[in-house]
Amino acid sequence: MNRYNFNTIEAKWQKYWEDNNTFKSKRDKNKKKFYCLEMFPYPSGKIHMGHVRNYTIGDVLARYKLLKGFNVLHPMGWDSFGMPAENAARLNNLDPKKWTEENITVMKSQLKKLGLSIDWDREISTCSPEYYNHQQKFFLELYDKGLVYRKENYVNWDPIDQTVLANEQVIDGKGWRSGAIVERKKLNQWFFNITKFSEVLLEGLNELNHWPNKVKIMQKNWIGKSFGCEIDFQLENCKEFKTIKIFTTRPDTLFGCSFLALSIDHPISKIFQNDPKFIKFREECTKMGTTEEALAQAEKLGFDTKLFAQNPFDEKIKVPVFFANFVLMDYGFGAIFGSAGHDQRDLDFARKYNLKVLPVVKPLDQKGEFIIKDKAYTGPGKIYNSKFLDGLNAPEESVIETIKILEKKKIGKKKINFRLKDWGISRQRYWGCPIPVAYDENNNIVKIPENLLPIKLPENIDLNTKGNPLNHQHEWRKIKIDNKEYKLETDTLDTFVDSSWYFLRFCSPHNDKYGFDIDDINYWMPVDQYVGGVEHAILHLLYSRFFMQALNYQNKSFNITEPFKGLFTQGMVCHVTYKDLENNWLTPDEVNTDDGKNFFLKKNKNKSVKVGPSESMSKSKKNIVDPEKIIKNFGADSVRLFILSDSPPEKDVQWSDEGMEGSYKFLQKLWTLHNMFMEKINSKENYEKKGEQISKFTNSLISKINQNIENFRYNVIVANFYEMYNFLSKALKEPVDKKILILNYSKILILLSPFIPHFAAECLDILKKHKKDLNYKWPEVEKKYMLNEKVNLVVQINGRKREIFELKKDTSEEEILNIIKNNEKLKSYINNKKIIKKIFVPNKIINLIIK
RNA sequence: GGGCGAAUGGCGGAACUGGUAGACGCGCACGACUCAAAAUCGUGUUUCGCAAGAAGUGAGAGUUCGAUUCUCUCUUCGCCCA
Repeated sequence: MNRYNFNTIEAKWQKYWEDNNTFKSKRDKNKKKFYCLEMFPYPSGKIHMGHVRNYTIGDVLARYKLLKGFNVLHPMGWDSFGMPAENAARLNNLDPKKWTEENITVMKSQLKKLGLSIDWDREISTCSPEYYNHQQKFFLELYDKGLVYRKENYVNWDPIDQTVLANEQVIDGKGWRSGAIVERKKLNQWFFNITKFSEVLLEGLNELNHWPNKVKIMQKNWIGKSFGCEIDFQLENCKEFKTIKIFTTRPDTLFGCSFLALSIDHPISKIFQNDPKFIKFREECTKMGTTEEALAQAEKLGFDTKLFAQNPFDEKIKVPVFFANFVLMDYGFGAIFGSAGHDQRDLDFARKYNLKVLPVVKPLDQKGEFIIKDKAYTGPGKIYNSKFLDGLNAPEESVIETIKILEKKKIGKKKINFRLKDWGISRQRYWGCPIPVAYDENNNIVKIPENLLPIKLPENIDLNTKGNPLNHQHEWRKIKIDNKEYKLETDTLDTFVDSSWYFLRFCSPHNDKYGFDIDDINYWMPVDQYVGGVEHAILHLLYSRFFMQALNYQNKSFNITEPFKGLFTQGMVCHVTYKDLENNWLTPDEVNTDDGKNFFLKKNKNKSVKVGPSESMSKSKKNIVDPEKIIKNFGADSVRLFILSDSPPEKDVQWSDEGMEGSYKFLQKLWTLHNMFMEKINSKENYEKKGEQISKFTNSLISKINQNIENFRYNVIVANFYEMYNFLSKALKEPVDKKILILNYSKILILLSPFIPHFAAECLDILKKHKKDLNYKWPEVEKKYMLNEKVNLVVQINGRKREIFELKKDTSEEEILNIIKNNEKLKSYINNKKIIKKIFVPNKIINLIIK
């Protein structure tokens, strides 16, 4: 028996698909579209198993939709700006552009070997001027709409990389790449006004019915809408400032106010700018970074201003005013009041500085005196110790009532606050999209006129300079606008900007006038199914949603606001980790075992190896398996099958060599099965009308796969395929009608083709010789084969399964009771006992309760 | 600390709206083929028990004729936020 030669067959079909433009997509108003998109890769060098999983999941869906008759858009591109290129180039004295382009070439050929149904004519790369040209235009468009601005702002500064870090790039107060302790620095930065859309972005989540709930909750928390109010506190002993405006979500605890806490950047800090103690305090705060996490973990520190403020509800009550390290200038007004009894952080602070703690919310079940020790009470209760607020139900009623009173007394106002901050898009880096503005000698901003766009990055420059290499490109920075000389901006755009609209570009990748064509967008958008890692749950997905809002803003021809209708977040690919006795990480290739229990070095059997837990594949832990090698050894179809088979796609999957080999063997078995089919089909004998059970099986298989494929239950579908093999390898030993055989086999091959496309294409091609009118559409379930005339009926006695009968469908209760009465085994259970209750579910179960 | 989610054999995992728990795969065991091994094929594989049978889906309770599925409490783990 010949073996399945994946090498020649996979190459053959990949060439066929390419030569025939099989996956080229064209706008066609008469066809229903399906836009299937996977998160595009960063061209870091080679593809990894995570890519294989991501793109296989998407490809199954894209191929399935194609077979269902949809006009499928399934593009691929490169998120090709970013730090790694700059770092690699700096290290090896290369040009980032060249490094990136070489990686793209390698990775593209690797992706092609996976047999993905991608329309490569739509390939884009964000680092090409053809792409970022339009991004610069968008930037200016948003600038004109007032959605871009420049301001001085505190940033997370990485002193080693000499760059600004986003909050999520700061891990434990250190730069995610350099590991340097992050500093707080004031810099002029460009911002997108994402907060203008806080409410819209929050509301929009409600429409996203095909997004994982988890992701929606994450975005909701990130936007962080809080309902509260602003309150003015009168200052007592201060000449320069009369009042302090604070934001609070718990105005109802105002009588329990222990102190006011201000951000070190609060305007009042000017009074203390020459106070050495304050300067020292500010330095300490500056060191700890600006992340919320850093703030929460740091010890609560305060600086006593010796100023006092009056409680707005009772001016006789005076509270001290502190600067505190846990208050941020960009939250509310950079000032809060400390409600020590009912907020843990405030309580900790009050205890530390010996401030008065007055509880004002009493738990409902509390009898007698309520004492706060070292735990703040944040639960519901009744307001007390609060004069005219006493008796209100906290927090719902009391918050609303208090705001009403504050508004009436004109000392406060209802206010909604968002946690979301404007998106800082400036990066002090070379390898990014240049920001298309320039400055005159007085630092006034001018936009670059359209005829001078794109502002291209200079090439072949020295990257081994401190800070942003573009700062040293004096010639490049000179630009003449209307015969006047200006200096170009040297900040480049955050790479998240690149990925915030690439899904639009895929719709019109060759439009050189604008980033997209409106008719293309109206046809293809939104993305019907987006597939990617959950690590982009917040930023990339939120920024993309913002970008749609921003482009839509003041625009009447463009009505799609949510870019991704469906979202699927796949799990990671994991592998156990290995270490030698000196704690050096080892790659799986370096390790061997005889019994699966004891591991040792391949090179030296006497050196044993420690096996660690299974973790997400990463270069640093060396627990990686190279897809290229695996494809070479087992073929693309086998890898695709394995990566889908072992776990539900949304969960992490454990890489296992045995599993991989299992999938490879299964493909060989399917080939054997194929040969069995062909032998039968080619044989001279025929058995008219025999083999109806095959039709029944095929139809139930179609039905099962239909139920599973739209919910990404691909691992179950692979199991269904194994069942199919087990069934058919037996069924084919019986006499069958060739017509039935050919028809069913062709359907089965179509079912297989989204998963193992090369194999299925080859087999279909062979089968086609016997059936000229072979239907290449996804098969329909034929109801007549789904009508089961027999069912398994479970007999329970006192709720325990005792017997299963195979019965005609719709057998009546009486008939079944008769059968039970005559069944020896069941009789012995019922003997001498009374049936006090019967539960009968037709075609499923009968349960007899006896006593 | 808050939010979300998960827990099923030796392992990965199935089980539609509450109705046969453990599909399917891996691993393992035994057998066939072979001088032998690999490959392949066959049989078995939740636990206890020779068997009949009993127990059994992280722990404990509840609802129900019946709970992996619904409710409550707890434990452990994961992710996100703090």
